[in-house]
Amino acid sequence: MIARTDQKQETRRRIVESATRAIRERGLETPSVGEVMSGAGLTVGGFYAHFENKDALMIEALRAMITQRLEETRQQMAAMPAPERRTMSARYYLSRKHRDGEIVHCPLPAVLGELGQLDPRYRELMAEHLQAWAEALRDDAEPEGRNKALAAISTMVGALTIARALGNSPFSDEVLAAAKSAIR
Amino acid sequence: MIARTDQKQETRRRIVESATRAIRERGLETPSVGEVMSGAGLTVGGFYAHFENKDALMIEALRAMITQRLEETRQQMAAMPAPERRTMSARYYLSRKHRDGEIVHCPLPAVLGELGQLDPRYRELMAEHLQAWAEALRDDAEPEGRNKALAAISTMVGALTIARALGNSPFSDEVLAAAKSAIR
DNA sequence: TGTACATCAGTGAACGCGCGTTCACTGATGTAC
DNA sequence: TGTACATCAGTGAACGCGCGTTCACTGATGTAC
Repeated sequence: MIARTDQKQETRRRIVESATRAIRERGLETPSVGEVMSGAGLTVGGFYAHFENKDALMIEALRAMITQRLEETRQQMAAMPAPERRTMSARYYLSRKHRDGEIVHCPLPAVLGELGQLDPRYRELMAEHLQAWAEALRDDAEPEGRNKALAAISTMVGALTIARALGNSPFSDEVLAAAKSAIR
Repeated sequence: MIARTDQKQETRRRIVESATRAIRERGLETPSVGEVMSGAGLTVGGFYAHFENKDALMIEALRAMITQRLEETRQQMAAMPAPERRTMSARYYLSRKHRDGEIVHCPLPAVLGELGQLDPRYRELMAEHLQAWAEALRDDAEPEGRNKALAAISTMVGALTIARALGNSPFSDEVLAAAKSAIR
């Protein structure tokens, strides 16, 4: 009798996972409920047995991505000397693989531009995430450590957003490289 | 007999202007044709006497914004010592007024995230624009001048995108200030 | 153990709505004589 | 100069379509006796 509930939760998990994939590539608004359900191997009608509405799914999926990403970042940061945090993060974040989605990539470039017009809950979630990210990146021993972390995040997000918009091209590579060398 | 043509061109100009306002706030996809026409004081039906379709308007409007912005930037850059170009640009670009749209603001934060899924012409236009912007910002005398210009653009665009997503708040102000102090 | 019934995750058709686009029409302006 | 006609910028209703959401139904699984 637990089996049926387990099955349902596993299905729900697959829907969220499908949503995260869609969000990374196409943002929060563009992916349709039907598209996300297809991506989980289901039909659209069953969606409302799992979520109240589209926003509820998208917020949960965005939160899940952000939480996981932060967890990974924290582990990486803990395993490295504080002064190297920003440069090592940039090497990963501004790689061509990250731009091209060959490794699981950050949803911020696809999502940030839409946030102004959406439910305020997205905005609050994003504020929390950015605060936590800055704290993870920060070198406590360094004066201006927090400001340098926030600036590095701005540069990384800006360069990746531009590079993804330009697609895989020499100029796009150049932007990534220029931003990488500016983060110290 | 020129009068009628003049009138029509003036109307067309108003449609493009309405589109630029919509694009800055809401990107390329979200604003509807009807919304843009309303913004120009017209009804939706007349649209297709001026443009082949929505994409044609949006590309023209984006190109117009970009061209004008570049013209202004070039004039400002010409009137200032080359080594100060990046810092002076950042002071303007990362101001709270620019974030809040109290002065005509850059469309890139609203637009970049969508570009990957749209007509390749948008992408080409954006590549041209970023190249030209980098050249305008560049200090030719400085080694790595182009790389520094591209990095400054990445930081400015990233910080403004984040700050606009966060809305008018202390944390948003902090991101702008941190990015500003990182551009040298 | 076997059978009749209850549950419920997921299906698929339908809904109302807003979109981009089309088109027959209007009415103000310009032209011909 | 005045009148009849032509032009054409803009209107508003209609279209087909995809969207988010609803809901009656199905059929596999679990329970009762």
